[in-house]
Amino acid sequence: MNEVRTRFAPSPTGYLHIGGLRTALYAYLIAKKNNGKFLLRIEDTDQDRFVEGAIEVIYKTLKLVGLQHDEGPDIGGPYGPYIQSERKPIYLKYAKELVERGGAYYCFCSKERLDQLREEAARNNTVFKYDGHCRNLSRDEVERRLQAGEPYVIRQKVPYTGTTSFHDELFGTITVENSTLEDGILIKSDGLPTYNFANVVDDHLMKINPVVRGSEYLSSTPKYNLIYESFGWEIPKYIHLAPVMKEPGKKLSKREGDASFEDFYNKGFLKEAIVNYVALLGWSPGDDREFFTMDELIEAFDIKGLSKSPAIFDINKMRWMNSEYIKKLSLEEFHKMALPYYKDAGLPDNMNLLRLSSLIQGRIEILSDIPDIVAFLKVMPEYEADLFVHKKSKTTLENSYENLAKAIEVLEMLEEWTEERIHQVLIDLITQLGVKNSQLLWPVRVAASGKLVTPGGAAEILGLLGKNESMRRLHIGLDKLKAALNL
RNA sequence: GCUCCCAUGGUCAAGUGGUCAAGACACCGCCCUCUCACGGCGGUAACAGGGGUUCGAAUCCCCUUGGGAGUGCCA
Repeated sequence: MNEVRTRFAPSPTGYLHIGGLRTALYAYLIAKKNNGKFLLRIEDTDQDRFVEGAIEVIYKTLKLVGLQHDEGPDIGGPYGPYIQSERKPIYLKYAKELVERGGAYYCFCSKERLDQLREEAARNNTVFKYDGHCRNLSRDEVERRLQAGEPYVIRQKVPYTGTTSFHDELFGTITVENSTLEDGILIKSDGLPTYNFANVVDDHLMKINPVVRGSEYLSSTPKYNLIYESFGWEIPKYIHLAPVMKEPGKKLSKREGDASFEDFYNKGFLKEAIVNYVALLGWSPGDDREFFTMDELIEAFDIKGLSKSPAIFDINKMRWMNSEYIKKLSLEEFHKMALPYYKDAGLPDNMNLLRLSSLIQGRIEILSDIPDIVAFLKVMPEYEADLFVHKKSKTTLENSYENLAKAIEVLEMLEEWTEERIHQVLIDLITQLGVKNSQLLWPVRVAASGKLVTPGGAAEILGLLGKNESMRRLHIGLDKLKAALNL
């Protein structure tokens, strides 16, 4: 049995899309599940699409999420180079061999001629298909035009009749009529191969098996098999993956800046949560488990659990999963991650931020939720007096005014300004007054925060704010109530 | 248009001829509670439609419909 070797073969066109990450993950899992190798190959045969720095983003991302490759451009390996543009001579050599073997031919058709054909096709409401103009040029003519330095491409010679089949581990056997296939270009006029040729040559030379890739390659796979056959190469196993879709209603677009791993990561999604969520998008372990470490994924992964239909990316569920990961963090770990956000929010340094972290850890889904939820600690929001009125807590403007005034009295006298003492003093007051907890605590919390919803209750907020700021805010609240009551 | 693929709740999905058709997210209700969240409990919600095969179909076959992909000197 041969070694299992899978590859992730992105083109350096920018950020790593979430669908690409999933493809890489599955390829990695398949390799590791079988004690095989996972390699990285850069498919940059389209020089027009090259984006500066894109390869580095790929390295960085794969490393960050723990999909460490065993062979690749940055670490080398026995089958390099691993960047296609550096393999240029290899492809040409094999293309020429393919011509000799009758699986390909030189084509001298100009761009203009092709465009004209395309136009005609459009006018006739049909689809352009290369007409085979150069398919049967004589050897001499080809030689003569090559000598003359005419620009050329090399095209695949697909049989006009018959059928071609291939077997996919997931989709089963798929058969197509050769007449629906086209004589695609293998070597471009710039001498570089197209993907259609490079992937076959590289996968063979790099001993890739199985070939794991998106299902968009399903319909061109017969053409690849024809190439393998012409060379007499062993055909690899195929595992085609159903795509990840954007939710129709909501846009998950590049424009919105939230379709790539990096964007999610920067928004405060934990890398483990992203990987975990993405793993479950199109794959199921067959049982109810839904939280996995990378090692657990390797253990649990089986291509039998792969789905054949497209999966819609649900940011909502990923947020939920992220919140679960946040809750699992130790307070210290979470605090460390939250700190930069506190800084951005401009919270005072002397505030007990560790305590704040413990209050918000269970209340946020992603890290970037933090600024909004803590903003009131820096600047007291504007609010209306009717915020004090809450039916469930049985508070009115009147009793809020009375109770808040009493709370201010006892707090004013409190020297040791700790959360515990504040709480104690307020509870004692409640007992003494014989009111419901909420009737006192509600107005205090509202006055302290100016908000309907806060992380933590009255005592926690007062504790965070410190005595000076607390008393200032409570008095503002009292004044608001006074004004509202026309006192 | 042509070719290929796919089809269980709004979403992710289990299910492989006999189940009251799992579970999760979201949503709703109740409990907890000084608010919200967390947590606990409960609920609404699905086999796209039509034909077959079979004693019996979500599971097998065909058609329709819907969705996806390919049809580039992109990958």
